[in-house]
Amino acid sequence: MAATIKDVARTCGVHVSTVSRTFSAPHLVNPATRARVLAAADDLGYRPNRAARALTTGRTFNMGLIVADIANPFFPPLIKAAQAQARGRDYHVFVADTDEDPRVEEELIRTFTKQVDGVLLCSPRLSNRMIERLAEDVPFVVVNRRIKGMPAVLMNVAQGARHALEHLTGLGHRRIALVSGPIGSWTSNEMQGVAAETPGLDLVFFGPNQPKEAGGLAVAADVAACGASAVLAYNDLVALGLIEGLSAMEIGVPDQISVIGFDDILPGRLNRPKLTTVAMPAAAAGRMAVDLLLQSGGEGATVTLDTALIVRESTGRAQT
Amino acid sequence: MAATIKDVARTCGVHVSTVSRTFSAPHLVNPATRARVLAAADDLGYRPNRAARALTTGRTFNMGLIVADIANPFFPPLIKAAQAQARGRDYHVFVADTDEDPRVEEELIRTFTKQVDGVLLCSPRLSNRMIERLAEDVPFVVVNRRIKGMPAVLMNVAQGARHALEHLTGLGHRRIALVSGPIGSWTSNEMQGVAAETPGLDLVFFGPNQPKEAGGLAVAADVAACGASAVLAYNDLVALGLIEGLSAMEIGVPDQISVIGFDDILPGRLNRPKLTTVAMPAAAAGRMAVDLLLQSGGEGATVTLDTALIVRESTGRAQT
DNA sequence: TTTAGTCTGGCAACCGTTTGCAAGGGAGGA
DNA sequence: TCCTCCCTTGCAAACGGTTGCCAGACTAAA
Repeated sequence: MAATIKDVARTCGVHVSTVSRTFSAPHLVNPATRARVLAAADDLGYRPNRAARALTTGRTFNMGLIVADIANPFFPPLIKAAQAQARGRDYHVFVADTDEDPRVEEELIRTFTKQVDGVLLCSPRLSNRMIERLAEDVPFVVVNRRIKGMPAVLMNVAQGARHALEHLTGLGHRRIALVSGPIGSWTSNEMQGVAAETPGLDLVFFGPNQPKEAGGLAVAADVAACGASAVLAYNDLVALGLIEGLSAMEIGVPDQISVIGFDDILPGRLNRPKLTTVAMPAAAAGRMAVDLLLQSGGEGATVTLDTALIVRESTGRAQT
Repeated sequence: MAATIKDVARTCGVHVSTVSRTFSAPHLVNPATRARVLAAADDLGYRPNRAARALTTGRTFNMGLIVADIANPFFPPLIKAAQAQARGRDYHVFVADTDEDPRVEEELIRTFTKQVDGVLLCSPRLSNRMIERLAEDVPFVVVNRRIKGMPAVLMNVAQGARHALEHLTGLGHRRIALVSGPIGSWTSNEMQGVAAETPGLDLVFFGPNQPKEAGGLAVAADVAACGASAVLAYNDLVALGLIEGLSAMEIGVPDQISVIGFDDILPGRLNRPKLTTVAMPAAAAGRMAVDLLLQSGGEGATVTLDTALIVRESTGRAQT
């Protein structure tokens, strides 16, 4: 059994409160005593039990981070950045994956409650209502979703979408397919909003779709059939799946159809053709989210991060 | 403030122990009383505080899962499988990333101690000695490492390496470069061991290397210069980096050099040329690790999972 | 009616820490 | 020499639960 505070106290003939203070308020204990306690603690391999400590202090120095799909390469940079940032603040980040299932997401949040000081919700699949309810039990910071009065870090998807569309129209495309993501995704809505209000476009919508390759693969045939000469895909994974499906049908990208994704993930760079995409500031978002959570006496601060269009090889001039 | 067990007790005029039993030993409380308690609890939105519960019971129903690099596509399937398996056992998995830093790894384990019932250590970077010491405080299951008396799930890297080498020799390769991973990596050792005892090979070793693209990119020049006609790389990421570096030097894969990786990650399949690789049973490993942890009254059970060579496009006949 | 056994629920100790309060001792000022 | 004040430490309650033990109320058997 691991040594407890009592063992240390007994070993050096001192009260537990003194041991406690040695760790959490060293200035309140005599240097000589402190040294003895430290020695004994080290000797016994004592480590304060963080769970027990949390019980009285109400702080765990942990935070939870929930993503829909860890396998999506978009998330790891965000996660790593969040972890690094938290580490610098003496916090630890525990990650969990919901497998795109809102029920699992709720379950996980409930589990996190009281074991962490707050939760970073990345691209949640839960309804706003539900999130608001759960927020009564544990502080949230939401990434890629706007919820009234809740701290959020947003990525400027609208801006990115606008640039992407300009790029496409500049290449002569008019009939453009929009391949969206899961139902209720904020990102999807932003994209569609921008596209809808851009004049002179002939839009075709496809969705909802799974936000991974399978989703892109599944709509490839429909996209090919709809006569669009360019596609704006929900994310890079979908774009990649789409390209794969297209090339299986002997449809060349970008020769016959141009494709743009969102995120700028590694496989997109490795792919042939290299994917044109709207880069999302994932790492910065991870860092910001941590900071927002830590400051979040400050209620519903909202931070919006810029995106950038990266033109590579999957877009080209429209066939005439 | 969230409702506590006391609030529920007070609300329905019953002792806290009765409320407690309503949840943790329902058969000990009268159905009528139970119903009242449940109603009150539901009404107040009461959820037992898992941390507090753990304090007395010693069980958290959480487990930790530590990986060196979440951004390595090898891990997500393992993580997801572990989470799914755990969920089926009423457990939750918290993931953390060490950023390949042994000190962070130790720190994370210490943080997990007492907040989880056990930790899954995937491809740890810590020394065996250290792991054994830490194991006094929290149960471990180690993935891809063999430590005396500690439950482990291993992947049959030796078998995979053997098949890979046979494939290569069958194509006429004799001078083969071994690009290993980080220092002390069990997988690297296995690979090297097998290669060393295979007769008729002319081996060149490169290592240690970072276990990601950067690592492969960095040795590309040396590999090219060493005159090997084929390469066995630590993992797919390294292999991909290597191929990238090689093609930057106008060296064709597989025309001039054949490359084999390990893991079978998605980007390898998307790459041109598609990567020949030794597929690792990541998902099965995740499931097994969870099961081992849960059973681990059973001490140091070791499970070994099979691997399989998948021949794609990055290997070819040796130039004559 | 007495006796033994079964249900049910209260009591209180405990898990490992923190923290407000108070007491004892020593130092410095008057 | 006496009074303050500060420093150090102990005491005990609290955090939110769980659980062994005990007692009262019934039930059923004798």
